[in-house]
Parts: sequence; C-alpha cells; structure tokens
Amino acid sequence: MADRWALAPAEDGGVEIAPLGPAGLPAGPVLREADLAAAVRGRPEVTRWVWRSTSEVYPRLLATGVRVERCYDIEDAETLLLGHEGRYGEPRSAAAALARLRGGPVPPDPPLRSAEPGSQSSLFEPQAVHLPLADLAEVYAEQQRRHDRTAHPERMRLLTAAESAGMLVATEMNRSGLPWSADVHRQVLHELLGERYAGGGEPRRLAELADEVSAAFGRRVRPDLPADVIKAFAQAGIRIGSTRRWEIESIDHPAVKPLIEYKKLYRIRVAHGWSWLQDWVRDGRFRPEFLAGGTVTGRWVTNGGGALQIPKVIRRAVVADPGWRLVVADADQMEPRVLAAISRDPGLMEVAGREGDLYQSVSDRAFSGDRAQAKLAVLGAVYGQTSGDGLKNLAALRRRFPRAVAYVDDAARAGEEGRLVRTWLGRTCPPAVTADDDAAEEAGIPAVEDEAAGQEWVPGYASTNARARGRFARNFVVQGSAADWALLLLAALRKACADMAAELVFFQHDEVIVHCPEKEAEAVVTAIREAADLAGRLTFGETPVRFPFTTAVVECYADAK
DNA sequence: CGTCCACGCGCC
DNA sequence: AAAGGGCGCGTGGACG
Repeated sequence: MADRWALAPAEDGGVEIAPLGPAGLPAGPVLREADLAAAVRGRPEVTRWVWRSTSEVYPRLLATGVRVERCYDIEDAETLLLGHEGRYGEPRSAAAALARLRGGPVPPDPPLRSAEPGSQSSLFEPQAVHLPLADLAEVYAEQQRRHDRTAHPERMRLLTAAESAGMLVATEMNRSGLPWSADVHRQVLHELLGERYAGGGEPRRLAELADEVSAAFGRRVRPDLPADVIKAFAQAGIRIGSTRRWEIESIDHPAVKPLIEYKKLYRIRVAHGWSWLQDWVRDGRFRPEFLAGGTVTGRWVTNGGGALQIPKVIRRAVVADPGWRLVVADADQMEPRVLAAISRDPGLMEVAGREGDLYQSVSDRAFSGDRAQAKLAVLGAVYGQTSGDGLKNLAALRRRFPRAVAYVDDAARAGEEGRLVRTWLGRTCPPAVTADDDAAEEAGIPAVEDEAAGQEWVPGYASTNARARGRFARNFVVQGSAADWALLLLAALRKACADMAAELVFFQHDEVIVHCPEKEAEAVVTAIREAADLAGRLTFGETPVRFPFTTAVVECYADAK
C-alpha cells in the first residue's frame, strides 16, 4: 500500500513524512519538508494519511484549503484498542502507547481544556507531546497487530477507520459552520420573550409570567429558584419532590400554567438567547466544536454552544445562503433497525427490511394496533424500562421478537456482572469499576460495589447500582452500534459530496444536514440514500435490514419537520 | 475570588 | 404513559 503515508509535524513548524509498507513501518527514507500543507497538497496520490492526532494536523490543512481523502488517527485508535482490550482509562496518547510498547514509564495524558466561545481550539493542549515519525510508525505498526488480535479484526479495522473519517468530517464541519441568521434569531426571541428592558432586567414576557406566578401564590415567588417554588407549593398545601415539569404538570393550581410557560421561555433565554447569539454566531455561521467519538457509546458531542440541543423553535434561525438549500436527512427509527441488524432476530429483521413505519409494523404483529405502545415497548426494551405500560408490552415484544429482546437482556446481564460488552464493530463499554475510579465516574459509568463481586446473577435482584450498570450496557450495544453505522454513513456521504460544492454542516446522532447549491439538492438526496445503504452493508454485513431516511430540501431548518 | 455540584431541561 | 439510556450547559448556592 504505497498510497498510505505517515505524517508527523515537527517542533520547528516543518513536517516529517514517509510512505508506509505493508507492516505499517516506513517503506522508504523519512523526508523532511518545511511546509505541512505543501507536503500534503503535493502528494494527491496518497489516499490515507497516518498521523498522531487529527485535531493537531487537519485544522491547519483546512486553513490552507487542503482536504485529505482518508486518515488514520493513532490516538483515537489507541483509545478504541485500549477499550477493546479491557484497559479503559490507561493513557491514550501516542507517547504513552510507545512507552507501553518499549516497556518504559507511561506518561499521563495532557489535561483537557474547555473551549472559549467562538474559539477554534482543540480538545487537547497544543503542547501535546510530539513524536518523531519513526516512533509514530512503530506505534502504528503495533496497532495493526493489535487489530489482528481482536475477535473480529476486519470489524475493528472498520471501526478505527470510521472513527478517523468521523474526525475529518467533524473538523470540516467545525470550519464550515452552520448557516445562521442572527436577524431571524432575534426576531424569534422577540416574539417569544418580548422586549428586553434596559439595565439587564428580564424581558417583558418573562417578567409578566413571574408576576402571574407570584399572584397565583399570593406572595413574591422567584420561578427560577426551585427551592422557592417548592416552598410556595408547600405553603399552598401541595408537597412536591422537585420542580421538574412532569411533576408540576399534573398539579391543580393556578400557578402551574404560568410557571411551566416561564420555565420554557426562561430556558430559551438562558440557553439560546441574546448572549448566546453574541457568543456563538459570527458572519452568518454558528460554529460549535464537534468532537467525533466524544462519548463512550461513540456518539459525538459538541464543545460549547449546545449545538446538539438546539430547541425546535430556534431552528427557524438556521437558514441557507441565497440560492442554496439545506438538505435535512433524518434516519427513520434508527435504533430498532440497528437492534434488528445486530440481534439477527428473524421477525424484527423482516419488519426492519421494509421502509415503512417500523413501529406500526411491530404494533401490527405484537399488539394488534397501537403504534404508540409499540414504540414505547421497543424503546423500553432498549433503555431498560422498569415500570409502566412499556413493561407490560415488553412481554408481547419478547414473544414476537425473542432474539432481539434476548440480545439486550444479555447485554444488561453482562453489565450487571461487570463484564465487557461491545458494539457490532467492537467499540467496547467500560467494565465495572470501583467507586473511586475518577475516569469512569467522569464518563458517567455507574460504579460497582465491592460486595457485588462473585455473586450469582439473579434477575431482578441486582443492587440499584448494578441495575444502573445493566441499563447502561443494555443501551450501549444499541446506541453504540447505531453510532458505528452513523460514522460509516457520514464517511460515505462525505465521499459522495467531495466533488460537489455541497458541505456537511450538521450532524446529530441520526440526522445530518448538507448545505448545497439548489441545483445539487437532488443529487445530495440521492447520495444520502446510497450512503445509508452502503453504511448498512459495510457495518452489519449481509442483512435484510434497511436504513431509510426522511429527507427534506428546505431553505429553513424549521421547515424540515 | 474561584471551583464544584445539584438541578432542570434542551436534543437524540 | 411514565420518568429507563446518552449528552451539554446555565444557574445558584455551598465551600474553600
């Protein structure tokens, strides 16, 4: 594979490059060049660049207009390989990997840094340890051998390749940004919240609602302070455990209606209000920092700006450039389709082999009619629901789709027992950890108690914490395998758009937005459909399961739903 | 002054 | 219909 080259930026601003041989080691002399972008631009025949960290290299390339076809991110692969090997939490830098390889002292990872609003900073400190190309290649070659030692080497290779592709997409999206009309945004805020008073007071509508809440209680109440609201309800003879909306909603009291309205609008103001606009929108673009593989399940996260939680009403501000369109594509019932593909349940595969409404089909087969109940039951099975109607219908689900339910039940049991579970491609859920494991705690992994070790698993008799781990693992295999598939989809779509003006500008778990000239829109719609099919085949192999998308060609994001 | 945490809620 | 999985983030209050 002479088209695979390694690349290592040097301290002095130059770069080392070398072609790699079949084993992953340099197949020729290491070349030194003064200019990173020129070195890459001058070698269009290279189809995969192997480097330490995409966030170190790729923003610099994009800044000079250089895109690459593929890459291999060594530190990202290290994270996935460590996880697969059950060594989650060990330092994942290339320097640490080299130290493990040579038996030296393993350096801890550099500390994380959060982004400033509007900055283009990467997650890791810029002074992260550089490795000479020869060392980097040594780590890479060993990683190739570690792929071979996994249960499904071809899947693991696909996973690390897909994650690297995701990092290219994320970096490109960080650069392009999401088209955003500040004028429309301000107009929406004005319609919802009313005028802003000078001097930093609440906008008119919020002030009015706060007054209505106070009037209903007969005393001054700050609706944004949960403790104050709980006290006010208590004085009115109503005891509540929290001020969460679902708990407040059912209460019969005149303060409830304005209170809920206040909370909704307050949320908009603090999370996506005028100061958000000031901080995050520049030159007609919202530029959050997308981080591919930011979670253990493989879902992406964004750093700053709350890009994955844009309220529906605010989406009116996402507006295509003049003459351009947004192609908004949403995968239909992604999670049950993924469950069908990974469990190979015959009944569910048959249902998921059609493009129609999957929940209606499940309902027709299992519950004679009610689509909403079918959806609840399926999601309940995936999330590990413990009570309610979903549980009642779970029994029917189990009868009709036994292998599918058994698949997530097995994952839940493994999680409760502290064993590893993996996605279809081999992304691995962290094992049970002790309560003082900071890295796992940070990642939200429920801790295991000491006394749980060695106990036999009995359904329904696990400790609260063990059950939480079970639900985590149960969800992990589906959500994570869905993330695997979504990465392959993004990679295929990116490739299809490479020769167009079209740009991927947004990605949210099962939804992608492409910004393109109006005349390219139909080609993009086709590309999405083809990418979905290709991703399904690549990820899960031969499967009857289909992955249809709902696509809309719009000028405004809000018009897509 | 800063850091940390619970809360609550937006999205999937 | 019920409160189960994954996140980010602004706020207020506790604490140092």
